Amino acid sequence: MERLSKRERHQQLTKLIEENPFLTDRELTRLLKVSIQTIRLDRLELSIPELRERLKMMAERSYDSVRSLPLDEIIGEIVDLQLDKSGISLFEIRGEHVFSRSGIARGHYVFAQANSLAVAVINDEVALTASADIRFARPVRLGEKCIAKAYVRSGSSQRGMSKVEVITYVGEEKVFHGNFVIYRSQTALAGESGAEGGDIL
Amino acid sequence: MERLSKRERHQQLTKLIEENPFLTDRELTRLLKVSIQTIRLDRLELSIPELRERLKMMAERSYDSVRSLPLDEIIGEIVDLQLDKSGISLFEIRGEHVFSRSGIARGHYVFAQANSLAVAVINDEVALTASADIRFARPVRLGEKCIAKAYVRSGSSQRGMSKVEVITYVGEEKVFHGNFVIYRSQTALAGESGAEGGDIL
DNA sequence: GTTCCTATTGATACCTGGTGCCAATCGAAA
DNA sequence: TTTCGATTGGCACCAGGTATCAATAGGAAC
Repeated sequence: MERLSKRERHQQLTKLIEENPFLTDRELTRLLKVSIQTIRLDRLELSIPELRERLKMMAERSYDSVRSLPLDEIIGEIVDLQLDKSGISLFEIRGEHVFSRSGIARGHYVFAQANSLAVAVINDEVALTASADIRFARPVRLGEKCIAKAYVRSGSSQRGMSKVEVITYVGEEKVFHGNFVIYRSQTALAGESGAEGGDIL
Repeated sequence: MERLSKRERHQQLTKLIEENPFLTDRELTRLLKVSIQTIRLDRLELSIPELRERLKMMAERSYDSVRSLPLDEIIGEIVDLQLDKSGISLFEIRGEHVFSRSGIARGHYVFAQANSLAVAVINDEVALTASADIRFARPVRLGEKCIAKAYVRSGSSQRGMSKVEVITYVGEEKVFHGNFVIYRSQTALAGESGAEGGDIL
């Protein structure tokens, strides 16, 4: 009932809209116990756009991000790829990848980078992970850049399966190690590089 | 200039709005060379909501998914959790989880569900995946619902490490099997799993 | 021909959630 | 008492619609 000061009301208003951008001025009237004109003057002062503008902005944001989602098929950015031989991918650990409590990356993101790379390096139309033996050498933290290196260890000729070793580093430090067995369809793609002994470095 | 048939126009309209949901009726009038009334009758017939409703729906979708992102820390919906004993999580394979080419789920999503569950089932403030030995029994396809069951196999008492076995099914069929070694901080939590009890309902 | 039917267009009233502007009121401080 | 900021009321107007009724054009059926 008691009126808040203008300053307090502005804070309240900002907070309310932040936590629920779908509120109309009329609903805010109810919540803040002031007239709708006051709400509108407040929004004006605080440069909070009207409901429809807010919704539009949200819709635009989500629309744009949906459009760029196909890139998300591969976790990490592949910077080097020699089919059936080796590959390198970069992946930076950001806020959405870590436990909020500890700032340590969830294991499956590190795995996802390695897995994506292991699959990408296989020169075949269809490549699926059959199994993997993995080890997290040390936790990876917010902001760290993971460099995953994949080496195809055995047989593009071998029927159906390839072994891929992936080691992920932060700087010089090894943070992840995985041995993947990748199932592949029989047909290799165009430039059928028969590199069966394909070991590198 | 030449008029399209109604059927053709309806197809056009659907397509236009699909690729740009921000179009007003007036703009559609320009694009389809019919009156605004016709556009509106068409939308009515095709049950395409008005611009504002479309924007609102998009905003809601994005808002909900943003709000549930912290929950997204866990891939899959945990439906049962007995700390240090067992847990069950559900995860439906959707468009964004599959290879667009084959409709088969990327391995790391299936892994992520299992990994999330393995970590969640540990009754400890900090729990991290140390290593894992996993096997993909068969590919999982678009639309399939993965039911992951986790069993803690050894020692909440044991210092530092717990073994968790996770088996994922689609229906009766086993699609994934993993043995996780989870690193845990010494201190078990009281009664509640404060960190990540957040399920989506 | 005429009738029937669909598709299209026009016109009007009304709705929500606002903006913009002007005037009135209230309360406290100078 | 005057003055001033804060608040409120009222009204015109706007976009982007819904809802409804009427008018018109063009074929196909009889």
